[in-house]
Amino acid sequence: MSALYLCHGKPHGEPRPSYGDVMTSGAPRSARGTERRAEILRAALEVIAERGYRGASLAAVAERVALTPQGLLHHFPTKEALLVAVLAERDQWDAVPGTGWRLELLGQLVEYNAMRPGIVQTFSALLGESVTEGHPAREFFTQRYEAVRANMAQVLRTEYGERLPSGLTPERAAPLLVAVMDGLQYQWLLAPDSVDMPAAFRDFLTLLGED
Amino acid sequence: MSALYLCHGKPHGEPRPSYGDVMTSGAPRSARGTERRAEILRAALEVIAERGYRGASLAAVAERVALTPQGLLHHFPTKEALLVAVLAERDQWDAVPGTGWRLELLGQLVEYNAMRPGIVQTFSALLGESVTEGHPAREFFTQRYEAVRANMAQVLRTEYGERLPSGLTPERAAPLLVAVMDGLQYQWLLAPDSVDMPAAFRDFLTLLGED
DNA sequence: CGCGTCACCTGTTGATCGGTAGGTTTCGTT
DNA sequence: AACGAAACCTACCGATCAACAGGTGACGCG
Repeated sequence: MSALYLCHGKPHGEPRPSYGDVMTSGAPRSARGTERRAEILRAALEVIAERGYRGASLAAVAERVALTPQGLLHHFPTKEALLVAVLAERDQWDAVPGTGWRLELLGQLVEYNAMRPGIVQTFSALLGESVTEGHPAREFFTQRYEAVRANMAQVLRTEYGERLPSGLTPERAAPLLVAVMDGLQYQWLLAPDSVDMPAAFRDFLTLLGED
Repeated sequence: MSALYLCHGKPHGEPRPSYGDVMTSGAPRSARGTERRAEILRAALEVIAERGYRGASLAAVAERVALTPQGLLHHFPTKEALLVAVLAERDQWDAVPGTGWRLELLGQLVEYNAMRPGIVQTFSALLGESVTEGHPAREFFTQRYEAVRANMAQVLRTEYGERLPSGLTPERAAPLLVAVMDGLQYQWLLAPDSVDMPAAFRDFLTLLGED
């Protein structure tokens, strides 16, 4: 999924079988190593936002943490492993809005995202790339969207019950909800001054709220 | 804009000041040359769909039309010129649904797109890339979205008049309409069997039609 | 028939890519 | 103090990248 579903570092309920289970390296890390790893991941997030995954070179990421590309490869054996680690980290942070979520929180989430263009840009760029052949993030996004749609349907159900405007079921409205969040991001990233992303999203929510 | 707004070769009303005005080359083309150019553009479209713009090498495009990379550069002086030409070609085809459009046509357009995953994938991949720094397609998409939002607002106005559900104005609903089209494309590309793009889009239209 | 232009080639260049091999330094532990 | 592992380096590799230079053959047009 895109940055939208990334939450404010909110703890997630239960341990999930996640993309992060693919360990990046057998190398045990210690003390400062773990710290360095985190720095690298943050740098990678930035570079991917600026150039995409394919356009992000190991050298560019390494430079940002004052390392040689080879020093970087000590922490992450391959470029793909680095991407996987970036995705896995977010996998822990976010919550793929769980069963307990309410729509109001989604609105706040969009507002939060509007203050963090970097993260939004990273995941929007990755989402776009992921539809190409053999992209390492494709499986990640596919699985994630499946989960997000299901959870969104659940959120809609607990919020509005079984019946929505136009006789829509929560399951049929969920893809629309997700699509609006993602689509608005692209418009907002391209023209932040022309598109009020949070306001537009709330417009959509009220549209769903009518009965 | 994304593939959604590409129409069935429908002629557009008036000549527009378009992205295509950036001529790709001063080289005059003749007879077979023009034909070859078209083949190259088609091949480029395919390769971009598969690998994105950054991932698409001149060699890959050239190979698909039985050419050397240098032979390709004879027709398009740089890689960026090739991309511009691809975008410009679509700029002619599509219609950025003009004032005369009706919502019903939009539904058919989505159905049409659902039968052409290649084109949808090309423009979805490009849209994703375009949010990164210095991407050659960024200006194209920015301008296009501005125009599409304006036209969509007009379409909504002629269809539903001034007042939509929840007191939305056409101008406020337009970004949502565009967002739904784009967002649904990504979900559909990632999981064609799980997401019925045309049906979902029609769901959204009926949502707007309620009063 | 001849000449010019277009189409396309070979050859090459310099940059950059991700990644390997193997060494050296730093540091925590005992 | 000694040892081992982790952190990080230099050196290097083959592949691939977009693009330049310069040449050749074919074809259209006068």
